[in-house]
Amino acid sequence: MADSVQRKPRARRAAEDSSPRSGERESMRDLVSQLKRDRIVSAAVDLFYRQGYAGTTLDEVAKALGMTKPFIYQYFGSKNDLLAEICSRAIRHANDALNRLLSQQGSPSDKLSSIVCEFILSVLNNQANAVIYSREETELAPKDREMIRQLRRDFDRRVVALLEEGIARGEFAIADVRVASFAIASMVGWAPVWFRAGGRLTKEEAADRMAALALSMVEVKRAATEGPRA
Amino acid sequence: MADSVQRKPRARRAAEDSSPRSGERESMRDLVSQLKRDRIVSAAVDLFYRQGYAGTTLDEVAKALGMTKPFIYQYFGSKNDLLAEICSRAIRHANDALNRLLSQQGSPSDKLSSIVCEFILSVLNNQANAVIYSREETELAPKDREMIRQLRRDFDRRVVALLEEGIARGEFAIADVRVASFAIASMVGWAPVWFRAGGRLTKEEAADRMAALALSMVEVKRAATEGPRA
DNA sequence: CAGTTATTATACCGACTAGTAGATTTATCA
DNA sequence: TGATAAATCTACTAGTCGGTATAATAACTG
Repeated sequence: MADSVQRKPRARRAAEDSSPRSGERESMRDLVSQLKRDRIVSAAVDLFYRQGYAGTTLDEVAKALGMTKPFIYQYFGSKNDLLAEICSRAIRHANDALNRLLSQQGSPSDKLSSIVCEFILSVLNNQANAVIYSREETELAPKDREMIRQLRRDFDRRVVALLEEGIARGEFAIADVRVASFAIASMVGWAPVWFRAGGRLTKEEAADRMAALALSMVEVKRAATEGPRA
Repeated sequence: MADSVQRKPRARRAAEDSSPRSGERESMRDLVSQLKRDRIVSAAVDLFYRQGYAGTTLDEVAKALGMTKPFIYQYFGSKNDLLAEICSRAIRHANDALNRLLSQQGSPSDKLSSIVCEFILSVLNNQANAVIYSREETELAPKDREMIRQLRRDFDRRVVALLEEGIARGEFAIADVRVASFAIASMVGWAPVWFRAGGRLTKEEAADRMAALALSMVEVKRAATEGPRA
């Protein structure tokens, strides 16, 4: 139950330093620190993904790096801090994707398509992070847990708004908008369960096809002599 | 690492006993044993669901029952046995649902609709079991893990077969059948994530609407002046 | 009630692991 | 090179938890 004192290397405030050479040194040190943090996180992601958070000891993480446990404690205050860092990276990835596609223009159909596509890609590109996040939610501090809920609500709200816009414009026909948004979220969230790298489809192909399916679920039905062919 | 000796109460083979009264006793004892096993499982499901498998101690499970740890060991050989029992119940539930709907007749559309509906209901009715299963997969013995994979493959194969039949009959129009089957599996598997008991929808309503969405995703598009209204 | 058996509790063991203190090595720089 | 500071390791502690040996108690039988 030790206080979770953030235990980063002393190096801070590189810019404030008077000597230019010393400034370079400081920033170099920061870079090295960051690199080491990244390597620790990356090893932890790999192991947590395969063995679960509780099922992985910090000694294992250290061993995977060819280091020992105190090395990790130099950069993270506790095992839980490490998990929080992993999860917050997962959030950051999702947020990046969201922001990228927010700046897009186009019809509701186009937008929905790219939302689904981008999010599936983001989830697949960070599969381990995403899986760890959802699996280890109970291990997280309440504060961190609230963050992910917020993100999910955000996603749902945006999708709902988009669907309603599509209905207003006559592009979509949906009986229950909220359920439809959950269906779409399902396709995104479940992707890591079935997608296998090196399989029949690339991530991009998988994301595209899923997006097309999402679209066909909500689009107004039009007369068609033949079904769509990808 | 003790051998996982199955440690059930001695009571066995009630039917073979010569005395009728004694036979009743034996069966009564079996019933009591079963009841206690059920209560242990139920308490464990509740705690594993909320705190995770590794995050829950057997002392907590026992306490929730107003009992002590050796009580649990009377009925289960190890903590892992208890988890395996929970997971195999989840499988059994899903299998029941699958069998029930296998005996149904009707068009591919009807069948798909009831498959999705039944499975979502099954998953929602055993939410905790289902969530524990998917979350704690890594904790399971390889044998048990293989079982769930098999079940998922079964589900996918059946859905694929059904979709292909629907295409052959001209009811469905699908660009990529396997991706469509994954999309449908997503809707089933993700349901516990968003569904809240006591919310706007009952389980049955939620399942119905999701099934309708699944259908509209794969059905041949027909001319329509107005979108569907539930 | 006495004897027997099933059931549950007390109290412990051994293994494991998060986290730490202090020794030791490695890098920095006058 | 020698002094100093940073980074890393060795070796440990304290606490937790799965699992068990054994004692106590309740239930049943005659």
